[in-house]
Amino acid sequence: MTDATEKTATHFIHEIVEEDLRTGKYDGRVVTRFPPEPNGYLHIGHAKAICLDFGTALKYGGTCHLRFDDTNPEAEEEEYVNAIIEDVKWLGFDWGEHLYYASDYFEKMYDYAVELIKKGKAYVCTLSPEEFKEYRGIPTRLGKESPSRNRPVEENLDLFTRMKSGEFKEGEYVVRAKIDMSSPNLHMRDPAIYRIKHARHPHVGDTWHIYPMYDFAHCLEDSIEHVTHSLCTLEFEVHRPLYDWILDELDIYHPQQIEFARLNLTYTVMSKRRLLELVKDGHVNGWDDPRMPTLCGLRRRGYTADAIRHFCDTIGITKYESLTDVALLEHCLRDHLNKVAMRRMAVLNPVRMILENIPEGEVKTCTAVNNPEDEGAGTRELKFGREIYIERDDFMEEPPSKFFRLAPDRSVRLRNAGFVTCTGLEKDPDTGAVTVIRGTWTAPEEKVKVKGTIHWVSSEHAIDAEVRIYDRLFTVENPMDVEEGADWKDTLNPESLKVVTAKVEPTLADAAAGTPLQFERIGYFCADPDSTAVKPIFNRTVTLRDSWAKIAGKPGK
RNA sequence: UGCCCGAUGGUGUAAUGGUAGCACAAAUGGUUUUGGUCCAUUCAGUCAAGGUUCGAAUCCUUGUCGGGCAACCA
Repeated sequence: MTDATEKTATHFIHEIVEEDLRTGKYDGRVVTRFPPEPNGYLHIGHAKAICLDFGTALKYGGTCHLRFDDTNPEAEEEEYVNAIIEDVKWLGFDWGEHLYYASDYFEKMYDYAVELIKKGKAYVCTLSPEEFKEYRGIPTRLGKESPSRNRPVEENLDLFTRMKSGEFKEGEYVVRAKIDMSSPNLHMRDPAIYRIKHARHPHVGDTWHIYPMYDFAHCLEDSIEHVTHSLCTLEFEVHRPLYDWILDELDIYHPQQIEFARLNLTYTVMSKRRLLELVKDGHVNGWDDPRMPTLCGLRRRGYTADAIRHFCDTIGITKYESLTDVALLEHCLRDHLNKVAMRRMAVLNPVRMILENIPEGEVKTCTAVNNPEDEGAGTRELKFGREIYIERDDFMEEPPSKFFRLAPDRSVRLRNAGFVTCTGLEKDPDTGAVTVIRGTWTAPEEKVKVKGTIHWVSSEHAIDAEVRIYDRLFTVENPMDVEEGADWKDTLNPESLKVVTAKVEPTLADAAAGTPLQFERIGYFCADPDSTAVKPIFNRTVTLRDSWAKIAGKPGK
């Protein structure tokens, strides 16, 4: 554990934790929890919370619980539980024995509600949902008390018991905390704490006909687990008085809730509702579409857990609602990928090149370094012959001044394999497109003076691969910030996915899904889970930084 | 016309009454068998007005702007 007297905090939450450690507020314990509702997939915004929750426990020698906040059976599914477990593991965190379900506490919660009723601090209300809303008032107008508010305790108890046994229809009764209908905080105007739902619960089955509301359940979950610091996002700030009220009235163990700002990323939407809409409307191919900001989507795209954790460390924790540039995430990604990705050669937009001084049938070999950033990654042998493919963009018949690649009568280095000099070209007479580039090959020993290096694959040895070129999903920085009446989906990028058939070096035939690769001079890629040896499929994770694209004024992305 | 929270370069974030720093982005140059990486340099900031103080990003007041709160969702 970190020495409690040594200040190592980098943000206000850790300052609070360190202060609590100093004063012995929780006997030196640090217990946090990550409490997802299993009603959707985790996204990069959750990663920020996960890194904070688990990271805080790790830093201060405490524990972090993974707890499913499954208090609403209508929305929740087993499928999501499994996906969430997989994603948190993948991110690199370990909850040990501490996997919990809020639904396992339903009996205790019920007892606590009974206790509140007995204390005259809760009552069964007969108001319909519409009346409930009407009585609550609005921020600028006081609420008024429910006619049920002074129902005798015995009657409340009887009704609550019968609610539990399933005697009533949904919406017929609700249990409310008795607080203050004139509070300026709407959440304190006798909030509902239990409602009737005749729904089968994915974790506890048909045992219950009543389910606790978030505000009642969450503080109890934290209390039961002896959580010390209950970290959540800013929108729960106005709920904190209620969190405290319930624990105070029950006079039980009292964790402290601390709020921080959620993550917003440029060119991204983050809400579950909107992500669901993208999936349902077919704008993407499922929750794990590589364009999605979901953890499973990012994973399929080729993001590494390491990069995401580093990103979460870099953005910091504050109460200011910021919009983080997705370029920072991409920076963290490239930073990690550069260190670990195996270099390979792939030609995404091939054009044939004939090396006229290499006889037909002759096969040459060369040695290529797998990763210049990691000597341990070794080398590999590559074969080539008279005909190779090069990138169409690497040749220009009439090159501008700063173009360092191949052009008529010019020489360039062939990555790992000597040099070529362009001696001629053939064009399609109808379209004018270059069909064949002719040239001569020079061995690497010759040390030709050139300004550029291009990548290539051998026509005879290369294999075909499907390459999915992903780009950002939206065309504007903040898709949520649209004109009144406009649809945020109008800002979707119609070119967020382009599929091409590429020529790739044969070593790529058996690439394992997800393993980071760099297609040299192009970008980082990884094999898709759908990839097979017969039909390899690669996803573009992110481009390399491309200063030529800037010079040439191309979109580059 | 309610209550709560917030405001530091283009972006994100430090400085907790004592030299406004870091990262990303952008720009320039160097190295280079990836126009990648790496290295160097540059650009650029305390929302406003008062007050307290020898001294204010920091404390106080007022204002401005932004966000949140009116599910029997979480």
